Amino acid sequence: MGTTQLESVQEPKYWHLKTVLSEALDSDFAVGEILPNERDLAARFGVARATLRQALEQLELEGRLQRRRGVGTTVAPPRVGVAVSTAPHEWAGDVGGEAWQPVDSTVAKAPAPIAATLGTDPAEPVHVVRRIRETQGQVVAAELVYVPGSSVPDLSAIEASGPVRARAVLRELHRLGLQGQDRSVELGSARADDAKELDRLPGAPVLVVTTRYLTAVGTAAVSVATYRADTCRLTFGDSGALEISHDDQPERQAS
Amino acid sequence: MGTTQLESVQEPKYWHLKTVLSEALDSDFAVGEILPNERDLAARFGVARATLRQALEQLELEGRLQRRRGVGTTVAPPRVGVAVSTAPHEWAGDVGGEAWQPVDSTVAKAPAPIAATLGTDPAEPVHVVRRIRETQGQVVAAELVYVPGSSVPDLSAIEASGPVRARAVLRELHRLGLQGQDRSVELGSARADDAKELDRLPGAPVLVVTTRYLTAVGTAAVSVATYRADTCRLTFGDSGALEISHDDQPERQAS
DNA sequence: AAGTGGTCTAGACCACCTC
DNA sequence: AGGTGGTCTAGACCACTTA
Repeated sequence: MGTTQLESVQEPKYWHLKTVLSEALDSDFAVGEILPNERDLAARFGVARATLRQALEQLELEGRLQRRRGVGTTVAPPRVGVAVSTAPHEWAGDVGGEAWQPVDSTVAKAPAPIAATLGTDPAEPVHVVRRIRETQGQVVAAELVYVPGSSVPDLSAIEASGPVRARAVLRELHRLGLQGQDRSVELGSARADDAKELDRLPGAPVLVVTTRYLTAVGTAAVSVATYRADTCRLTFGDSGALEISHDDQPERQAS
Repeated sequence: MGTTQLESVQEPKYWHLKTVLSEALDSDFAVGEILPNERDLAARFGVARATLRQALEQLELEGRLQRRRGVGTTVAPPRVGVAVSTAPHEWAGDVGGEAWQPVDSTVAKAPAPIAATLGTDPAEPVHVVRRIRETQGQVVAAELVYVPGSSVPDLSAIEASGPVRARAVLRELHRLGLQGQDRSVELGSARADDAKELDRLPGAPVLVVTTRYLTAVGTAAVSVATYRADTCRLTFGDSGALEISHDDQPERQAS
């Protein structure tokens, strides 16, 4: 009974560190400012570098910090809201600076689960269009669009390659008259190719947006877009973007 | 020169490990099966435990594994698709097993960014309803709904507490006749209270869904829902859920 | 009590960037 | 060349679960 809980349950060091750093970021640092290096910071807080790094990783995951090898750790700007349109996609790209830029197009076998969604034979090649999305000069997403040949029959004649071919595929797809979309969002880690495009290391956390494009007949195409989870906030819905910044909501207060 | 690139650019050990483990999971393990413990696995692959853990963390992040302290590491089932309705919310909860369950309701000051979105004075208390969402017997999300007193004026008389009070607040809100919603999705880490509700450790990766509920007049309420990122795939859109499983799409093939 | 994953340490070396 | 973050090691101890 007389037992006095000094610190209820002691939280892990890295967790406490994260909190301290987070508050320091709010009060003592400006966006873009560089932090002391990891060895100095660890020494200053009296912890091993690995522990300090655990705290930094969390903060980076939450979009508060940006770390670049060989350069340093800087305070990240608030996440950019990226609209994931509910309305039919802008296939042509380039609308108000929120552009999708076709990179190239190949013909290859779709991964099994995607072939299943398309309803095509997994062994049958489909068009694979690669494009990237830029917002405010930053690449925020890389996407692969899988289009079965049956959706774009008029494409056999086309001999172009690269962005030109990519545009052609998307244009044909657009002409089908898409009727709706199914979409899902989940957490993933960047594959090597996407990571390169996004200027991140492989395995970096990404938001994977899978979209199914529907016509009256069925699924016309499937796209898999990977957004940088550290810098992006995906926005949906009727009107403009939300303006709520990162996790500065406090712990819930007791009643 | 005679220099032969043995392995082009050597990928990190943990990355390679992850790939190997991932393939082993596909071929040699069934969902729910328990893996050897970390010390054994590390020894088997000839790496330090920390390195092995780095690979396991990635796989857990991708929803392939589930780890529980004191218990072990098991093969996770495919992520469950959780519908994030585009249609007006089911405030009453309990619809086809996809229920939101009110937990309790308090009156407290909203965090600054939320007060800003609500357009209320940050110093003025608002109703805070806490509820959780279950899917297939699993808690998949914890949510706080912030409702300004001005949105639910008839609530002053209510004396109830706990779930009863929570239900009352939501019922009043529902009666307003909501006109639409703005929604955003971003990556976050679970606060201590949410982590407890979600049966995860603090800091676990979560998908934060922020919703703004609109009436003709303006913003009637704001909710912040945190979904388990390891087990959930958020689905949006016109019809049913997508059926694409986790990251088994291979590296992009060269043209 | 035994076994599991979670935290932490104090080093070492590497890959990358900038000067 | 020197500084940064990224990877890796070989330990130790702790918190939690189960039997």
